[in-house]
Amino acid sequence: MSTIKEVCQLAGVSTATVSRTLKNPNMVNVKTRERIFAAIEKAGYRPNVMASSVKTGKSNSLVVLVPNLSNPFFLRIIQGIEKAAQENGYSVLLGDTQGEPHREHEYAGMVLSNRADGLIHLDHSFPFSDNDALLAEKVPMVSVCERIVSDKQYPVIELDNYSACRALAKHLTSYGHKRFGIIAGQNESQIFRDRLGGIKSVLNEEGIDFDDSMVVGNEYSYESGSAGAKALLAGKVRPTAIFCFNDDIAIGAIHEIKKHGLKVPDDISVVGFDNIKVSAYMDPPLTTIDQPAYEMGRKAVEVVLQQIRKKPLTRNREIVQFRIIERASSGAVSS
Amino acid sequence: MSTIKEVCQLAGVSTATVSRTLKNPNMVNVKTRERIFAAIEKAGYRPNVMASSVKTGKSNSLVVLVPNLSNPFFLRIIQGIEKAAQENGYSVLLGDTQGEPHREHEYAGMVLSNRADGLIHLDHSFPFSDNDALLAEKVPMVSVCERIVSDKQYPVIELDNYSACRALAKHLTSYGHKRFGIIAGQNESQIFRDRLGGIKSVLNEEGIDFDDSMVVGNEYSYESGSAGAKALLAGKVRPTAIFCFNDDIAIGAIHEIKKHGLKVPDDISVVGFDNIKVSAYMDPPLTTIDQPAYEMGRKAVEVVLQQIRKKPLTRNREIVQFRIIERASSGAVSS
DNA sequence: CTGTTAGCGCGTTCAT
DNA sequence: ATGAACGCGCTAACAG
Repeated sequence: MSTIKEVCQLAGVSTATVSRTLKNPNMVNVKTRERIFAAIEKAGYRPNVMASSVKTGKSNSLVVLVPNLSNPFFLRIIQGIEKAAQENGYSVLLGDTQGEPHREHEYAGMVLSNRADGLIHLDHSFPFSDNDALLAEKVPMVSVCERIVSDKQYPVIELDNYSACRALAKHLTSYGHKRFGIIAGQNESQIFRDRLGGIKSVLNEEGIDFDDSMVVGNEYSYESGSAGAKALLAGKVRPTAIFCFNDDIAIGAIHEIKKHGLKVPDDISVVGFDNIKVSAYMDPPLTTIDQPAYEMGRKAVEVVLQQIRKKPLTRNREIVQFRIIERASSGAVSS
Repeated sequence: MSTIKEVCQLAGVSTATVSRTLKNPNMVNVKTRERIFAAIEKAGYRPNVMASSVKTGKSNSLVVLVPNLSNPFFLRIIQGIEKAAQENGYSVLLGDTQGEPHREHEYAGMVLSNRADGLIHLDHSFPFSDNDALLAEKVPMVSVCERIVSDKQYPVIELDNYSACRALAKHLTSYGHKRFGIIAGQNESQIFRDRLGGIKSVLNEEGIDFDDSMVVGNEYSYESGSAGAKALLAGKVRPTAIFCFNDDIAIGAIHEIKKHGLKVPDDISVVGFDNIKVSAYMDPPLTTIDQPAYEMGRKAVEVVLQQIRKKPLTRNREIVQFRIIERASSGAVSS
């Protein structure tokens, strides 16, 4: 509430000196510096960041767009983002898009209106509108988890979903499974295509038939997992193993399978994806793919900041390492 | 990137008129208004919010301070906050304090430096430092879930934790339980005192002894739930029912209890708190207290905005309704 | 090392 | 109904 001028008065210096004291303390005489700090203290002065932003053109904040705040996996990413941002003097603006394009549009606009300097997308599931595509040309941004397929290549931090699903599929075929079901979260995204492709490639190698009617689900949620399992159990051929495209889905699926009086993994093996924390506490604990969510968040910040600072991007696509976590929700197929 | 001046040029008007067109469209002639909108479109003009903030002194954003982003309950609150904020033209700055006072301090400073207009605390667990107490005098703020006991009374949105725990305790005593354990999340907070008080009041009425050595745990986490259960099971008298002060703790506790070869609820009943979504999908599903997290978030925004807008607060303490959710993790004591 | 000056982009009186 | 002019609080030249 007190301004830089009051500090000037108290210290008997000009605004420039006060400003310098705050930004490059070593550019100013120790003696006066002390005096200024004292004055700042006394006045209870806090620089008005808005005012400085007008000058510098930097807001020192980043928007993060997330389609679904209830997903613990995204949250872990956000923790990484928040931490890295804070370490770099940036604050993070939360944009819960709920998957609605118009909310996404609004939040993206924050960068244009100077409220934020950059944009981090989590799992962007729909293509940009023409308007936004133009926007994306000049706005520092990065996408986490989902590469956006379009003319311009946005930088992206992601997993090798194809390989991860191959690992999962090999794990299951090695247990003797031959009849599979899949509960997906979206069926339009690149993630979906990569993962499905990975699974199919293994089944192909093993000479196992797979019918696309065994792919169900269109939302990353417990409910969708539950509904998906129900649908799969109602089919003519019951799968002995189900791929769930995230852990929430797997949790819902297992819940449903148990309701049908079946046992996991004895009757049906279930595998998830993401390795959210609770998956280790489920009964049975979930076999899943670990994604280094926290690190992905940190990397995302690194990449946007690089763009903001006009440093050349070393690479446009960063692949992070997955680990397959074998727990008790998957096992040998019962004979 | 284009400024208001370019719009002026294109439309052949002054900056004042453009500014007015954006804020009070009806103050300006329909004809010129159209021309200006066209110019805005053409120039791709977006007002610089920083610049306007300098003038108005309002940033149109709120900071939310959260001690632990991994807690789904907090997330649900944040969803409510985000939505309400957005509806009111505010954006939300995320402050993950990790329970560290200095990070809290930093984020609180955002209000002083005009980066935010108000502050929402989630489950503030430590008292303000003297510096911050002074701060709190003049900053619009509200606390959710935890009332801060200090000289000044901050507005707070909270549950009647005392009554909620009475309901839980009555539920369990009605099942015949007499030996209880408690796994708490903190033991210094007002929440802790309220909840413990509620439980004890019921036990007292029922003539049941309760030893404080049966209170364990100091963190709202799976691990702490697991460790707490372990400790309780190792005691001389094994409890037949355990109160967990949130659902994460309960999940950890049940996991541990099962590892010991015991059954929930046959051997031990477990109740949680918060009713996070996954609790319905656990095996067994959790008996718990539902807190209307989303609504709490919305109310919090209402309250801060009221302060920001200098409207008198109707009341300083808002109590929201809880519901006891009886599921399968609690049952009759085995004889 | 420090002060003077000139804006940053916008909102807001005053006039007209 | 519109324009000219000033200033919000601060930073960044440029002098000295």
